[in-house]
Amino acid sequence: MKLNQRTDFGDKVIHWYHQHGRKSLPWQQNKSLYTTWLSEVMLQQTQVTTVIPYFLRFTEKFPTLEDLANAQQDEVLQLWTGLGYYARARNLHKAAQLAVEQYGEFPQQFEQVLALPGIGRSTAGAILSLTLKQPYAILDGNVKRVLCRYFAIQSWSGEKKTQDQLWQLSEQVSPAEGIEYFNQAMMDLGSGICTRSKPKCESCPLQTNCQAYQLAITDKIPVPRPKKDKPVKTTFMYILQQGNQVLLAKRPPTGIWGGLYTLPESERLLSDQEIEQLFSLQIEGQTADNTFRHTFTHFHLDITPVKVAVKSKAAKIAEKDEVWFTLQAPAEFGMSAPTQKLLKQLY
DNA sequence: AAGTCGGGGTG
DNA sequence: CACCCAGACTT
Repeated sequence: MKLNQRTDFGDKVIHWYHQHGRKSLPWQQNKSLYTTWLSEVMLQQTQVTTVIPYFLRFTEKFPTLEDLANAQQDEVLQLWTGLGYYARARNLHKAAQLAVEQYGEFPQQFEQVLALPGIGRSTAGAILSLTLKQPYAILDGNVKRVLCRYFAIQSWSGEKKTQDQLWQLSEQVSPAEGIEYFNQAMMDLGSGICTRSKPKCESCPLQTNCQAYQLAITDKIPVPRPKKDKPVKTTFMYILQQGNQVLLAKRPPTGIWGGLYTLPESERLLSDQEIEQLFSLQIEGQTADNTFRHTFTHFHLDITPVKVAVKSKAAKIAEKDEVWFTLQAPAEFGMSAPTQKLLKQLY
C-alpha cells in the first residue's frame, strides 16, 4: 500500500522530532544499510541502552558487510554473548553471506531485504526508511503502543486481527515525505513519552487527538498479553575443573543457546562414578553449590551448579564438540549467560 | 493461532 | 516477583 505524501499526524510527529527526537545514537552516525540493519536486529526485543556497547564492539570488529560475511559463526556468537535470542546472530551472519553472494552488497529493494533471514516486515521497513528514505511504515513495540493509545485499541496487539489493524493504521498515519524522521520519531515517542507506565502526555505532540488520553484510559492501554504461568524446570550444571581449565560443550545449532558453548548439564545429580564414566576422566570429588534461577520467555530454569575437582583427564581425545576452556583466556566463541556467570565466579 | 527463542531493565 | 523491550520464525 502506498503512503500518503503528508498527514496531519505526520506533521506533528516530525515537528516534535526536530525539536526533541534522538539524533546522536551510535547507529545514527554515518548511516549505511549495513549499520542500520545491524542496529535494528540488535534492537529486536532489546533495549537501546543494552544494545549500545554491543553495537560498538560489533562494528569495530566487523566494519563492513563483507567483514561479517567472511567471519566464523563462533566469532559472531562471541560478540553476541549476553544479548540473547541467538537466532538473531545466526540469521545475521547467514544474511550477510547471502547478500554478498546474491547482490554483492546489502540489497535496496523491499522484497529482497524482506527475504533475508531474520528480517521481517517491520525491520525491512525500518532499514530502508531510516537509511534511504524509502516510504515504508514500521510496527515495532513503540509504534504499537503509540497507535494503540491514539486510536484506543482495546485488544491485545498479539492477536492477528489487531496486528492487521495496527499495520493499516501505521500506514494510514505515516507520511511518505519525511518518513526517515517520522519513523525515528515514533520510536522515540514510544520509548520516551508514550511509555508503558506513567506516559508523559503533557509533552506529547499527539495529545490533542489521542483517544486514550481523552478517555483517561492510558493506564489500560495497551492491553497486556494474556498471562500464562511459566513452568519451572531444574538442571545441574557441572563445573569440571582441573587447574585453570573447565570443560565446555557446544550446543546443537537450534534450540536453547543454539551454537553456544555451555557447561555440561544433567537432569539429576550424578554420582562420582557416573561423572567419571560420562566424561572419561577421574575426579577427586564433587560439591553442589547454591541453586539459582534463570528465567526465559516461557519458563524458569532452576540451576544447581556442581563443582567437580578433576584429578586426571582421559588419554582419549575429547568429543569434537567439547573443549577444555582456559579461565580468563579470551573466548573465541559464544557462551550462555549462566555459563559465563558461573565461570566468572571462579576467578 | 500458538509456541519458541534470552537477557536485562524496570517498577 | 512480574512485565516489557526497535520481532522473526516454526509448527
